[in-house]
Amino acid sequence: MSQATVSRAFTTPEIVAPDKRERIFETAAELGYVLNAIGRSLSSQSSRLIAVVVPAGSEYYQHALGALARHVVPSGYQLLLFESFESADLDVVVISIPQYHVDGVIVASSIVPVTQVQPLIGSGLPVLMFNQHVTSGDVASVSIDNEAGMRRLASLLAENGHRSVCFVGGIRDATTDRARYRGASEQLADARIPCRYVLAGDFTYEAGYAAAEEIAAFAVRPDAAMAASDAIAIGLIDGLRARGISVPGDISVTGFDGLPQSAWKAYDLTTIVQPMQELARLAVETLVDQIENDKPTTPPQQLLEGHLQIRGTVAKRESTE
Amino acid sequence: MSQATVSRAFTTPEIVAPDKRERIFETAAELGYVLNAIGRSLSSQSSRLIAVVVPAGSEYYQHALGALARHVVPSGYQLLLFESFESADLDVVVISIPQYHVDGVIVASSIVPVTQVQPLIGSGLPVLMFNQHVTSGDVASVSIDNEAGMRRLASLLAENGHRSVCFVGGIRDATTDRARYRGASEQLADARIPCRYVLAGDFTYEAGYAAAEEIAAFAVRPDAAMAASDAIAIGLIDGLRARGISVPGDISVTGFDGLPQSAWKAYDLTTIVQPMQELARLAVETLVDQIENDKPTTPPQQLLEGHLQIRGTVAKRESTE
DNA sequence: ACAGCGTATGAATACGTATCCATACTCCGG
DNA sequence: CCGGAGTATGGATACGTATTCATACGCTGT
Repeated sequence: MSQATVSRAFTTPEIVAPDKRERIFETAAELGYVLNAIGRSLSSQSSRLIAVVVPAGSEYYQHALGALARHVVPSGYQLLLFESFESADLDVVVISIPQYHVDGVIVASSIVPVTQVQPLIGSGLPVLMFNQHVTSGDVASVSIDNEAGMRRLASLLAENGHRSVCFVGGIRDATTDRARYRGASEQLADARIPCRYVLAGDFTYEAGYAAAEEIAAFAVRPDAAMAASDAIAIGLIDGLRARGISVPGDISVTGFDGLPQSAWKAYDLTTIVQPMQELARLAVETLVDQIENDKPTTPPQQLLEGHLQIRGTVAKRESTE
Repeated sequence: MSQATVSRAFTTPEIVAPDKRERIFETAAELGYVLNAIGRSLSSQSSRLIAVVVPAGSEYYQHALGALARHVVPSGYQLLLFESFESADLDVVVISIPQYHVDGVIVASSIVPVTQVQPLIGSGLPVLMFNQHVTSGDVASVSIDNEAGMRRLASLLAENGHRSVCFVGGIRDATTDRARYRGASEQLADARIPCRYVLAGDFTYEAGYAAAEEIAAFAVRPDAAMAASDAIAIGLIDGLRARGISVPGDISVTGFDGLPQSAWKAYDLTTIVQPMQELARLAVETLVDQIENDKPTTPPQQLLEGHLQIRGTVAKRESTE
């Protein structure tokens, strides 16, 4: 029984004689033999590994990671995890990825500029940006339609008689922040509602909580705040309430992302829910297509619609005219 | 310049002549050459990969994963991610791990019985259970001292004049559930306070929310509820409040884990905070010791103390005697 | 019965690195 | 000036699998 036959028995069982195949499987079971993925990788020049880069400590990206892990396995891949805490160690990650000869990379972040992962793309490695829509040709991306989602939330506010809105951004340079602000401000402008930008400083509860102070101090208090993310929105709600400002009584609040926490009764946040399973499925499908096919058929850059989840943080304002 | 010298230049630079070493690095930089981890693994019989198995969708374990990722890198390892959604695919995971020839495995779960990962342990692979204390000799474990933590919470309730407590468990068979209930019930028994076990059915917000209904229906309402986890506690609080029961006015609530959400102002949960960074550091240290040393010096099974975080969900009850 | 074809199998090689072993070289003391 | 000790380097091999190439075998049709 040659090594070649054993290899064939495991990878392409149909081309080896049934009786021999059976014997191989039996013997393997007895000896506890399994194909060595490292040997396979070296020989086949393909590791069937996908590197996934996620920022540490973010609620949203942890969920995304879970969804990606779920969808990557049926395609026969495994995730090699790289967490980046700040921009500096993202550089380290970018340097260390090539040595693993992964088949593809998923960068989950809206803060990382594409230029920072350019070394990977330049080396011909398939790279997919998750939650960041890119328009340049050589990198794939899967993201929710931030602008459209925000327009729907803005419309909802307009329909409910709001007259003055502020947008609470996370990080000015983040592509999601830009797109969401654009959606909000443009839609509100159409309805002749002013929209002031307030910077929280991060996409976190704490940042949102702190931003409440700034808003509370406004000379003219807005009657709605559109947060750039659910985490900010939740912090904002707590911060406003801590200052005796009622949500949604005094100020309506909207979020974005559809975190599980947005459904918690204490907040009951009106938001846009990202179809996470769909996004992950699409991301994996797109990347795998790029990996396995010379002429990929999946459109490399995709935008999915979110779901407007109306809950209890948007009040109906009486027209005061 | 031989391949052997290049190999040495990267792995043990000190044994190659400085001038030659420089030339190698320069040339490598020009060509974009990096050591191939797959070739290294095959040759050295060590992949410098650690498999980490985490249940999908759990807040707590996502945090643990982040902390583990952070601590594994300085030791020169990388995480290969395996998410398990239910018990069945944990079996699949256990089967697929050996083929990657990882150097060690971290199983993060309090539900997975050690017997289910026995095949891995039996093959001589170092395995560490995270968040599950085991006492049998051949498996390492790092966990918080659930029993001690729960005793401190129970003492706090006793000191504040509570007379009747119920414990809201997640999953009966989970080792954390058992240990936490044991700590609570024993400490309360010492203070002659009855403690009734209520099963939520899972360590989730939804399960906690549902459990509130059961508690609300009690003939004699307890004046405190000790949840088996923060997620349950938060759901419980929302569930109780939704039924017009004040927390902590009518019922005090305690949690366990110290999730970021426990600090959110809407809940302000009194809980035991797990020292996650410490736990992760210790877990990695212990496992790496097992991997690299024939006679490991790190005690294989370790228990860390949690931090009692007193916040606003435990009221002071007047003595009604 | 034999040419010809298709199929199952084995031998050999390549993948990229670590490491053993042998060798050439340097430097020191006598 | 030479022997010996120590060091830097190169050659060769092993790790485990995929795959190419060659071969042997069985079968069909004439």
